[in-house]
Amino acid sequence: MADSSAFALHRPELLPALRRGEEKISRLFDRRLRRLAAGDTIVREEENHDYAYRLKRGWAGRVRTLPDGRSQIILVFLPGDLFAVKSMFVTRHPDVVRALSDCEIEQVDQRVLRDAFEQDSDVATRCTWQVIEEERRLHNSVVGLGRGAADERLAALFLEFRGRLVRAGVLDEKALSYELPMTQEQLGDLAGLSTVHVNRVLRAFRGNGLVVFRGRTVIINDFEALVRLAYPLFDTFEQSQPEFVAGHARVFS
Amino acid sequence: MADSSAFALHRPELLPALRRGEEKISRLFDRRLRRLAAGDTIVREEENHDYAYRLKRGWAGRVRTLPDGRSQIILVFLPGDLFAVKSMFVTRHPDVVRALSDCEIEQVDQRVLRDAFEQDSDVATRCTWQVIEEERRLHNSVVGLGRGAADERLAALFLEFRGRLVRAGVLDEKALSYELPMTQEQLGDLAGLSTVHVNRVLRAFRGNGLVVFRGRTVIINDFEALVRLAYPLFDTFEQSQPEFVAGHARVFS
DNA sequence: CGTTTGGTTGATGTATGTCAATATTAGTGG
DNA sequence: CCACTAATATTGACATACATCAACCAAACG
Repeated sequence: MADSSAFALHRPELLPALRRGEEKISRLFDRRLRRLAAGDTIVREEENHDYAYRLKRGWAGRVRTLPDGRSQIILVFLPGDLFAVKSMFVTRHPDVVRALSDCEIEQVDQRVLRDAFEQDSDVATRCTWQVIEEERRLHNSVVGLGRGAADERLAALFLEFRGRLVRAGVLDEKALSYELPMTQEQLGDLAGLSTVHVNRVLRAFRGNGLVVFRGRTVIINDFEALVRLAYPLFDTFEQSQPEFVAGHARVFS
Repeated sequence: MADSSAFALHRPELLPALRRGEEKISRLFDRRLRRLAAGDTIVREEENHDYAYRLKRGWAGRVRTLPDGRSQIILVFLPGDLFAVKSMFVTRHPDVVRALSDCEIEQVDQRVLRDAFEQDSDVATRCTWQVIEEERRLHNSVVGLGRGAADERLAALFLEFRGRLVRAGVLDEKALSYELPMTQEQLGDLAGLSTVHVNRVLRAFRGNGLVVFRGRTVIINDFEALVRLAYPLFDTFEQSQPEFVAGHARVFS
């Protein structure tokens, strides 16, 4: 997951620096792996943000809960992702990082990482790359949430996850099925939808033979059609397969 | 705009490095200011992303247009903001940066900035800070678009702009009125709403004596009530005034 | 095995979108 | 400075995607 494919689709001249940075950062992490159960909180709101993390195994997400109970998953982290790099710059956040599945993480003291960032431009490059990568995904989220329809957003999510898992080296290039350790409620919190509506869209997906999501497993039955549906929200960068077809097809009539 | 207040609310120990970084970056920019008229495109989709920019005067925004015409403003840039820092890492984007008002920008060749980033950790810090700052704002957008109601989103926007202008040194700390050089359509593209609905919410704001937005001028009549309305989407970091009241009040009944 | 958690479905409500017409303002060329 | 035009704002009538409420089911789980 530290190999080139993870850094794909960015300025190729950065590859060596990114690889060196990854390598160097690896040595900074605390020995011990922290093991977390699904639902555990990794970084709290109240506490000072003193560590950065790397996800070794499993899924995690940055979640904000509004005072009246509404909740939004802002970002999902997959294996290989560095997260809370921001702790080098900001002490407190209005949101929480939570384990979506059982997972393993390693952590670095923010000050240690910061020293390395200052003294070694490879480390700085690797860290900044991660933030920029997140930002790119956030751009896509904003567009999806702001202008996408429910089915488009969910279709785009299924494709995004697949693409990222492939690039993280967790999934085979050709795989059309993968584990997505989230409930429909969490999917709703990510896509800005109610649980009920997520359920209905998924039913439609099932009926149309697009995707089946059942028991945490995604099975993409009609890749092309899924891509066509997600098309407006489609970010080529996010995908591993550029075999991409034009034309439209909405799920609800 | 390069002073401490612009870098406020982050790790205070970074302040010296940030200031030095700002200073050093300033020397890298091309002599000539580019002057742009409202609506002009600063960075295209098709072209290679070879420069980073700093906004000296005016407003700009990152805009994505979907193949079927839907359009979303992803980020708004205000004076002092560095933008397209990503050009150091990514060559192409699916979106465009466009001048929202007449504005003046300076530019640096991406390679020049990148060399400085590698050789001087202050520059790296300043660049990464900017990206992280953007990311923080994107988190707020995602929450707002995913879970906020139309009136809450617009209220939060009016407050966000005010806070940022104050920190950018463009606006007085106490000011309750400012120029917002966007049409209602653009506000809709930013808040994920139709023009018509933006108009209706603004009418309600006017009726309730909350805010008046007319002829590109925002006049905040009832600051406290506006804050109360935006409360759920409220990011303390974004605000200059922490005199913040709890309790709710929706605009539509 | 009861209890919890997550999923499924129907009935109904509502926030917001779409369409269409008109008013207003700003911009432009003569 | 005026007349014309295009852009923006405003409003009403109507449509709809999605939320909410409520019930029930199925699987997981201690």
